Amino acid sequence: MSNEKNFALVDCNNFYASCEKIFQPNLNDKPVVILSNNDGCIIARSNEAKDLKIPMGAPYHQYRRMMEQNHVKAFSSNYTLYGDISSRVMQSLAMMAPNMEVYSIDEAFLRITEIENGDLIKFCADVRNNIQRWIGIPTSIGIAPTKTLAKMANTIAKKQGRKLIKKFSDNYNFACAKDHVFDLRDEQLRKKILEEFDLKDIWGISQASSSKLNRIGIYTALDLCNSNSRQVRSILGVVGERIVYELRGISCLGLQDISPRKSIMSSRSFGRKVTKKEELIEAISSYATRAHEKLKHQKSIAQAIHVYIRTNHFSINEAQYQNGITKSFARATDSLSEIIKMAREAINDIYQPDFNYKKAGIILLDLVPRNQVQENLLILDDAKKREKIEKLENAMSLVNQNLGRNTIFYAALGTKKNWAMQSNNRSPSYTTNIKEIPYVS
DNA sequence: TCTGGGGTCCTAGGACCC
DNA sequence: TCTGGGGTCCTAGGACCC
Repeated sequence: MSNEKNFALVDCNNFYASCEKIFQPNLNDKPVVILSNNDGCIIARSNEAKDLKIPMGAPYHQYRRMMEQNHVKAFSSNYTLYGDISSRVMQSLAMMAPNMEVYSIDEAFLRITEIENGDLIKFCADVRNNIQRWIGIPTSIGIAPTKTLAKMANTIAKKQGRKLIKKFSDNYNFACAKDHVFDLRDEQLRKKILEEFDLKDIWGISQASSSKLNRIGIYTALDLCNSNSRQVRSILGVVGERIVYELRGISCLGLQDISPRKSIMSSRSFGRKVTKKEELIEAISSYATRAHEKLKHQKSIAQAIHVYIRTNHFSINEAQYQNGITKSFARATDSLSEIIKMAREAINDIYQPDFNYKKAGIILLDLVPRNQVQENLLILDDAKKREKIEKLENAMSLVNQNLGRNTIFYAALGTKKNWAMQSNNRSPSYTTNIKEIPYVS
């Protein structure tokens, strides 16, 4: 057995669709899609929906009729549900492989050795079975010596890669594959896989970068692996150079510590066009409240905000305008009233009348842990006033935690919310008791 | 009628300093 | 007529990801 460290990438299959199916088992073999906010785009598809050739990211309205004819069930996105299922999956993974990194809502890298975990393919098959049995979410797992190769192994482990698995595992005397688990540790096998693997399907290589590489005669993952890394660096920068090494099996990307976010964003498209400044201020105050919630949750304070507004760039016949502004706080803050006040000023700065606005957003920037900030930054001239506000806002979040989001809120948010987005097909929050408000997620 | 939202990292270039 | 050069820090924007 080898003591060599390897990566396993665990990826939940069709995650959002799989979450909805847990609670509606009658949909198990049925096509299901999940829609973006405003029920605008298709952002997740079950295998059956993929078989119907419904593309990722497609506008819902273009496929609506086709989907009705094929009895495709469409859900509005329900991030409260997906977030909760995700944390259950991650906690279960952490029990089985403590050395892990949560990479996204539906993916995690595990660091594993044969010494600790025995036969790695069997270990991963067990992980997969457990997640399926405990939570009801199907996963695929790729094993390799680097993150980039583990991503690749994972791509193959998914259903779409079945052809590749068959092709190589059939006439290759190597036990590299079990159901939805694929092992890319063997170098000989790797060469064959890399030869077949498209550049743009490599983690970190977009279509644009892929085209640039084509121009210097690099077409497959194997070409890139064998290329001159300095030359790749001159085209794609250090990021590209790292990928070359990772493809060769030399690990450049380690597990990332779980660190608090460095920025927090909240933005939405409006359910209808918005022209009045007051409505924009209402909307941005509401988004600020949401962003602030996340800020408090990770116990950080923000040093600056960025606020932007824009018209609908798909409406080619309408006058277009977009603008954004970054504003710094005199001192870092986690006070909602200060954030809302600054956001309101930002809208005042960039608002232009006579445009139909479609979207607005706020980003809290340069976040630092609250406890790392020196006392004198928090307690200054108006310490009393700040303390009062803090008490008030702590009371507000307590009320909202217990009685549901937005039970109590600053008047700046408004109560009419004409701008609120549409969300007509949302499933209930089966696993959490947060009162659902359609425009926040 | 209807086209998502939330992140990270890297780089180039400007400002400033000695 | 000559008009440095190197270093650091910061920021906006690009690229990429899920």
